[in-house]
Amino acid sequence: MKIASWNVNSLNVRMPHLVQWLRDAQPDIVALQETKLDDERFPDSQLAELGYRSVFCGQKTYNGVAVLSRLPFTGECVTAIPGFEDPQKRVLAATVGDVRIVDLYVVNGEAVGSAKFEYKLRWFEAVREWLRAELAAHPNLVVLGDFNIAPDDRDVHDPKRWREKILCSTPERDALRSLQALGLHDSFRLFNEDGGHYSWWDYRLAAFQRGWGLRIDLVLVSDALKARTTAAGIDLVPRGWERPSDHTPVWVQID
DNA sequence: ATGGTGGCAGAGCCA
Repeated sequence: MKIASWNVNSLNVRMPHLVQWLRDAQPDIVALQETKLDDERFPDSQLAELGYRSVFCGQKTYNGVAVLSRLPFTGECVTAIPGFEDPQKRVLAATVGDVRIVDLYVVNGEAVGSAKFEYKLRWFEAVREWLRAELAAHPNLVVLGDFNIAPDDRDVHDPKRWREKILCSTPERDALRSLQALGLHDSFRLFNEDGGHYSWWDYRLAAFQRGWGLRIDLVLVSDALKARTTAAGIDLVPRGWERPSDHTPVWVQID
């Protein structure tokens, strides 16, 4: 089973890219972030024609998440962090077969020390406590999405320039480590220990062409799924297409 | 030190 994550930065704009990529990459499950669409406008019938069922939790202009699957969804769908008041649509949990999928669009945080940064850390802590319960109920857990955190300096094109900046700061990395301590493994690092592999490049300054990226899109797998994970990677091709998202898809193969 | 690009919406916010 191939499971992928992609921040599309507006599904309205990126629907042709998504359709092309579904054909090319043949994922079984895809988690999307930044759909920026009200639920009434989600293109579920068009995706159904391509063989994908969808669940979604959106809002216009900002945020919005969705999960697409070739196999039927089963069990409960969750569209908010339990007990955490938040008007922003950033989380979606769904079950496919024996695998629980949690799609996250983590708060960006703007700048270290800002009000949005504090919100990011509070939000992330609430997610961790939610996932503690999800993991207890669903040992086969995949937590994937736009984490807006580069796990360590190997995931940053220029660590000096990004030192203690947003997406790379110690409090953010500590929060991610605390989440992973529940028993969630960065699937990419099961197969590749090198630096220089990125999933996001700023639109400004031709960052993609210059290789100025960060690896902030992650697929975390639980202990039980780690044993079944056979490959993981980053698909750079869609980032090179005309009018791309600033993120490119990341994926994992689970047997 | 700042700005640069893109999406949404129709000016500024968010990333």
